[in-house]
Amino acid sequence: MVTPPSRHWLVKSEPSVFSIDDLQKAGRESWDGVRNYQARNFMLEMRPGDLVLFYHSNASPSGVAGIARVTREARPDPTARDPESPWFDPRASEERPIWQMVELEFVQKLPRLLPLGELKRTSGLEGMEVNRKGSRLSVQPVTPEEFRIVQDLADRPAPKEG
DNA sequence: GCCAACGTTGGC
DNA sequence: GCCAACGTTGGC
Repeated sequence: MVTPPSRHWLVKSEPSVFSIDDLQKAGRESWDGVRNYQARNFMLEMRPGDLVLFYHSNASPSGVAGIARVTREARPDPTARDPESPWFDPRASEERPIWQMVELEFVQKLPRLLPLGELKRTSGLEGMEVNRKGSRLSVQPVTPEEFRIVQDLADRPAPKEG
């Protein structure tokens, strides 16, 4: 399948580990520790300037919390070759680093967190990977239209239950 | 904390 | 190459 170059993405992070507030404080952050081939391959497609939805997973509620921007393209993830790192991978070498990381910078915290349940109920977002049951992909492409819809949603008050 | 869904590993 | 077992992710 041929996919057109994407310039919009979604990354997941557990806020108890690293939240949008942490990214704001840090300003920029190396997105290391990704240990999934599909996620790595998407990071290889990332380019500086690409916009990223910052998703809080394993949270209450989980959902899109903010926006980030890619500031550096993929390069070898040094934590893969650091025996002290929780993400150490003994198979990684200088010639064959296996794992990659990008760098992200804080852009904004959304006016309100957009819960997963609301994303699922929003027309136009049916195709989003994060909406699929059992989806575990931590780096995923998002279409420009989906990105825009999510941004617009955050500017509106939360819909009433029902 | 539970557990379904998933990706990876390894025996065969 | 198949697939069961395992460890992990992530919604709830």
